[in-house]
Amino acid sequence: MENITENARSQMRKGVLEYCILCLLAKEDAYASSLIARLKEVNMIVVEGTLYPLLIRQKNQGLLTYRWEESTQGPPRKYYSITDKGREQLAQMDEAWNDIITTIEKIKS
Amino acid sequence: MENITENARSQMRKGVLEYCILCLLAKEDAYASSLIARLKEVNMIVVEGTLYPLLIRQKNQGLLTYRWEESTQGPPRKYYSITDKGREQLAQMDEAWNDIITTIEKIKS
DNA sequence: TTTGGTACTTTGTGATACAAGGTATTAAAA
DNA sequence: TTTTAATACCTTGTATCACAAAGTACCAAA
Repeated sequence: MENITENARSQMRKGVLEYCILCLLAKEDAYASSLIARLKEVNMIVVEGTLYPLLIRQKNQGLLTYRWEESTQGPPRKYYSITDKGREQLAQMDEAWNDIITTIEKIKS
Repeated sequence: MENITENARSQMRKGVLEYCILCLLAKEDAYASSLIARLKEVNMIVVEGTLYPLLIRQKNQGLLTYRWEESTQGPPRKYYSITDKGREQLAQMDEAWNDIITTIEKIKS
């Protein structure tokens, strides 16, 4: 019941966020905090409480795996890697994303 | 727990759908069934149970108004129009949408 | 008066972003 | 030794939303 625009932005992020994670992990392994930092850089604001359950979901779906790695500064980090199944899913999401962009273009034309 | 891609597509539509409705109504007034037909044309599959509550929400937010119009075939139709406030919201959603596209492009590059 | 088409509405469910809080590890400061 | 600060991971409760599946109402033709 507050800023409806902010809510709209939040809703638009829904689903796209999952796509972003797969995109990022397709390029290199990463741990949660570094993913958050990367997403902040590109103005995709995400909080921990959103990202951690998302990573767990994707891992449970077999899209990701992880390994623990020591850090020189602070506690160990959980590095996530994309799996073959994750890359397949990413390819399908690429298609879905392009479809949506096309749809919006059609609607606006 | 079935087709995760279909679920992902559905999640991607979330929020974007609200945007689509404003885009369509910015061009011309329409009633629910015609909006559904239009969205099906552009492969944005939407069912009644999704669209009707959405229209009611947007009307309650002051983004839309409606009027009843007789039909030559069948029951009267509820024609929706976008309001000034709706056009403001649409402008902000244009911006949000372009931001997200830019974000994905950055992430994929 | 029944049937079929059109149109609008409601209810229940599952999925998900977010806010707010918590736990655990490490190293440096008090 | 104890405290503090930084880093990193995790959980719980809430609100929102798309969807499936139902229902209600109007109208015209058979």
